[in-house]
Amino acid sequence: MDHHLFKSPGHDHGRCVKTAMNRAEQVCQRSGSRLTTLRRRVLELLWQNHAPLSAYELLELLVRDGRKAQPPTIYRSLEFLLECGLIHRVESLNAYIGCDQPQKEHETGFFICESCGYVAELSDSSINLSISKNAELLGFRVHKPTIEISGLCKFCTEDNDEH
Amino acid sequence: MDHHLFKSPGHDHGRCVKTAMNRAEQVCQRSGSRLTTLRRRVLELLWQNHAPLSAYELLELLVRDGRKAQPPTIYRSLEFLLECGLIHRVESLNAYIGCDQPQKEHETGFFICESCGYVAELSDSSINLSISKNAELLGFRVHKPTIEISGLCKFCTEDNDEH
DNA sequence: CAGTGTTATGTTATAATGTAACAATTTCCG
DNA sequence: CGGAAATTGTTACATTATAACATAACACTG
Ligand SMILES: [Zn+2]
Ligand SMILES: [Zn+2]
Ligand SMILES: [Zn+2]
Ligand SMILES: [Zn+2]
Repeated sequence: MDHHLFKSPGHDHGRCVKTAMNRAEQVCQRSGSRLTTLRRRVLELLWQNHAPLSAYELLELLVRDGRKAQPPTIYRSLEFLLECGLIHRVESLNAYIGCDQPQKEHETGFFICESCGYVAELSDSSINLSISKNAELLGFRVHKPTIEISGLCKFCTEDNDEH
Repeated sequence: MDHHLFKSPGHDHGRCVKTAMNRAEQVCQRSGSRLTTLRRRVLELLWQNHAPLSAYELLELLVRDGRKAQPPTIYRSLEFLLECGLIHRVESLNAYIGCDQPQKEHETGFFICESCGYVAELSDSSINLSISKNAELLGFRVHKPTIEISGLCKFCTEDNDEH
């Protein structure tokens, strides 16, 4: 169960992390928010993992860097990154993951593989349209939709079927 | 902000709780699972509230009953009720709520009012269809969809608009 | 460049949510 | 009744998150 898509031959992960960090710099520059060393590092750790990490896993990684970090340190960084739209929180995992497209406002959903941990972010899909329609029928004003579909990704499904 | 729908004139809440408990008895009888005094009480507390309650809020209510309850007590009851389909867990609130239609298997979604706490359960809607379609495109096998839309319910929206 | 207000981070303590492990009790069934 | 299985009690602990206050870094003015 170690075939994270981002480790697959088709995925240049070094480049993937770099472009994510570049995007982040741009996003912060435009909005005038400060991507400090700490915040940049937290985001980088998330992208290096390219899968959800919990606050305390991130904390552990910061400590390995040699930094004297306590829970508030990491939670504050995560709060900042969330506000900038650079990361998302995965409610059903109490974990955090880098966002694909922080440039544009978007409602997002996740397909989460229970076997390998891979997460596919899906935005502006027909799902959001369905939600809007259902909300309208109820007279409900949507603020933040949380859509997290857990199951098995393509590769893990194939593995299971073979055995 | 105290106009929970279940407190509104149109809603006979006493009856609502009773029918929910009756349904629960039936569901358990058919499946051969045991709705003990404790489990029945937990479910009843959830229905009396008719809105999400956290595990520790329920625990507090059990203690007020005079029961010597510790965390495992409540978590085990919740686990049982979840397995029976009598309640749902609301991931984005770390809370639990009684299920409308425990008779039939269903994938569910919630519209959660941030102002008054009311939760509308929505099942078998077009949302689930959209999810299936998107999943199919990804080759993803859905196990458990989590759909939790937070925002403002009809009544709270109207309140806001008036002021 | 010093002075000053603002923002960010460090530090300590504690709250809120959830489980593991084992003991005592109750229920079920022959 | 008597033993097996399920349920609940009890203690201890793990994980996730925040409050409150101290210090440090930064940004801007004059
Ligand atoms: Zn990558
Ligand atoms: Zn997978
Ligand atoms: Zn009711
Ligand atoms: Zn409302």
